[in-house]
Amino acid sequence: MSAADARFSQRKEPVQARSRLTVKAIIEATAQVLVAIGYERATTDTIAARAGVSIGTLYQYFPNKESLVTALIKNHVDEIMRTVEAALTEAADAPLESALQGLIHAGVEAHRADPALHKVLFEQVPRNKLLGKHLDTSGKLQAMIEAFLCRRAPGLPRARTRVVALVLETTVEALTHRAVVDAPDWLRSREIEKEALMLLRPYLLEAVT
Amino acid sequence: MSAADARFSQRKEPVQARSRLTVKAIIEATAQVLVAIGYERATTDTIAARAGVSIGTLYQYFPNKESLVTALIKNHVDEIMRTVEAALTEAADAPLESALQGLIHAGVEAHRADPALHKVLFEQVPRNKLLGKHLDTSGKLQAMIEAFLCRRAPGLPRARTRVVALVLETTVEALTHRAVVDAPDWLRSREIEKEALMLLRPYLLEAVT
Amino acid sequence: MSAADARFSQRKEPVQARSRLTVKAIIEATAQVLVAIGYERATTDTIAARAGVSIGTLYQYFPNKESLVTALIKNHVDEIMRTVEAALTEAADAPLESALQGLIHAGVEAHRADPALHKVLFEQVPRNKLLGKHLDTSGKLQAMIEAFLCRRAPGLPRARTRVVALVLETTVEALTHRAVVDAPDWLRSREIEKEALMLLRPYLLEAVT
Amino acid sequence: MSAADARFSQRKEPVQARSRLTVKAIIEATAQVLVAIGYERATTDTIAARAGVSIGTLYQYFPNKESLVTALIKNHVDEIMRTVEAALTEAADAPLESALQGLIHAGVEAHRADPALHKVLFEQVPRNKLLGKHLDTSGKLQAMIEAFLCRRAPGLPRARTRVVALVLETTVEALTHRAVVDAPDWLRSREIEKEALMLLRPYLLEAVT
DNA sequence: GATGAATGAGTCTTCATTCAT
DNA sequence: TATGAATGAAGACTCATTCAT
Repeated sequence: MSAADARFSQRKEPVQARSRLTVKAIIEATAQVLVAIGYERATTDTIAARAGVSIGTLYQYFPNKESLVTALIKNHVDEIMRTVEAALTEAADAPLESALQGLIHAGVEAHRADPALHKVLFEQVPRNKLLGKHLDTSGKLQAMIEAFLCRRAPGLPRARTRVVALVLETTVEALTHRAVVDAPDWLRSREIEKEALMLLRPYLLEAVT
Repeated sequence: MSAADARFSQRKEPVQARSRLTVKAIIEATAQVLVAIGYERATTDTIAARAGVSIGTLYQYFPNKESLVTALIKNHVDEIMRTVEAALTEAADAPLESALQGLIHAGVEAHRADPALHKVLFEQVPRNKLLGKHLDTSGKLQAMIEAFLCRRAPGLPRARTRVVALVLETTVEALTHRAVVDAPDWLRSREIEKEALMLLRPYLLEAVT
Repeated sequence: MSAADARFSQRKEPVQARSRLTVKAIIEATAQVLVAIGYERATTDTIAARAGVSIGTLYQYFPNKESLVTALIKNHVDEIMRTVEAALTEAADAPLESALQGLIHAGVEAHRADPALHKVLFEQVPRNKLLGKHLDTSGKLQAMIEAFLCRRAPGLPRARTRVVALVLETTVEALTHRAVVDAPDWLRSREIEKEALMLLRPYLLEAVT
Repeated sequence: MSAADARFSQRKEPVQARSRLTVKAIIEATAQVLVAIGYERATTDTIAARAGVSIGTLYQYFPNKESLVTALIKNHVDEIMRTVEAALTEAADAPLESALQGLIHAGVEAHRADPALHKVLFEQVPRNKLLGKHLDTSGKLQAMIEAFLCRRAPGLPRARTRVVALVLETTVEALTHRAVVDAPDWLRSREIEKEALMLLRPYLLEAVT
């Protein structure tokens, strides 16, 4: 871990069980406070209080406010990644169409976990500095999809593959995000998956031809 | 304008030519400062200094920091609206396919105006309170597209029309936005328009059948 | 007029009729604004607006905010003085008891003119600096009463005279002021005058014996 | 304590001994600064500096400037109340005349404690909003005297009792206050008590008959 | 390790006053 | 003279962070 990164990661690795619980409580409290009152109004004091620890204890494990959010984002993003990765792995040898279906399903699932947190994280956390970097699911997801396509459509020029991956990732993410924010019912009912498939299947099939 | 709204609009209508210039300079400075150092680090002092006026002058026309950003957003959003609206009007009687082409083109054009500002506005301005409302281009654009589809595909059930409009709006916006942020060249070259058409044409044609 | 005093008096004597009207309007507006929103929240802008003149014009006649209040106080205090003085003059040769009655009546009358203004002037205007001096009705009234007593009870030692004058002035002022603030009905009905007479007559008669 | 009142009371109960000292120091500093430079010119920065703490510490215990003065006033008013209450309790069964003497003495004593603070508190603190309410000794004292009279002169109609109590309270308060401001020697020598008795004894005796 | 008291740089905002037109 | 745009010193208050106990 580089010195620069140290500013945004945890201050010390908690080795004892109690410490690990404390850290977990603080991250959980961060999530709750963010969801409850938004990023701007969230203060380290509020978070410490919510976690049931003193402000001093909070700073024993996290060097600054940003690191709290970073940790939260990491958890959230990692989970999304795992979900999508699992879907792509499973679809490794399936027909392209059902692979797409799996990808869409994974995207939707990823958002159904904690929509409120997702919303606040992606809408209110400022994308400057490192926070933005950590939030960049898109880039990583795109890369995963690109790799998948490389294997499944080896004939496609690399530049095309990249564009198709970008389109897939962007579209799935946008539709699910929009559903989270503006049409939660649509998300819950999974109608959204049908619609996304209707949109992306023809595109994908034509693209890989 | 209601009393509540007064908190977010201008404080005093500039009547003399001099003051109208001042207001313009302040809004312009707000844009520059936001782009240069981001929403969070932008202070009213910085903005005033950048505009070449005293802090007192700034507050003579804008009741608080938020109102500055609101004014900026209004300008930006209005321009996007005008662009899209013009495209839809022009395509009123054109074949559906070229209407779609027009819509995509308008969406791309809207983002080409001031990509840096667009980025900071949509990524860093917190979506809580009124600021979010003003930023809500999506809702308005979706409504415009929905109205257009109603006329062009009267047979479609209303619920379907709404969904299709949502998908069109979300997709065009997402692709362009993504291009602004991650692939400016793609945006400049207009390759993006071809790709979007490739994605949306089959979907739209099937949907309206 | 000394240089120091110049800071708190009017900037220039208005010689033309129009100017005199303007000055009057400004003082009147000061009174209205003070009564309406209190001393602390009253701003020179508000006062100018209320007077229907620009802030620049206001400063053409009054060098600063304090001078506005000073002028207002002067008017108010002068009127009180005139009222009391008239009462004492009229009672110059009357029996002591009816002189007291006249004094009390004058005191009450003085407060009945504009109770709201009186209240705000005496409760909210800070008594530091010169403003306090101008508000000092007590001292002047006490002196007037003392002079009156000197003539009517020449045998009384001067020190006693002074104390009696102080008690008279203080008591009448306090009762009327209290009535203005806490018991306006009592003031309007003039019951207060009877009560004050009941309190002060025995005292005065015994004192001058 | 209601949420609304929270704005004017302390923010956080000091639990450690250290912080209790801090709070005391801040209140004491408030008194000193008010006496030294007056209410209007007193700033929270000045007060914090005077107390030897940082501005942040001040705001940890007091939510705003007003609450500082409120705390001060509460202390001061409570002490006055206690003094007068003790006097009335002690005089519960004494002859009316010595009860009056006790009341006057208590009134004078109450002002001898910290005349300078009393002066600034009652002359410079604006009587609007809650500050006024807290300053309202008169109402409470009047009620105490009224209750006392009810017991000692049960035959008196209630309306008369109220008026007599008002007159007693107003007069004692006015004379002592006047002494504090304009004639400190008179206050110190206690001559004032004799004079007040001379004024109020005949009135009280006649009133309760 | 935990606590919470203390810190103070940094922001927003007001308003009396000046000055160009 | 009148106007109102412009000024900027000053003040209230916040909150991330440190440190003594």
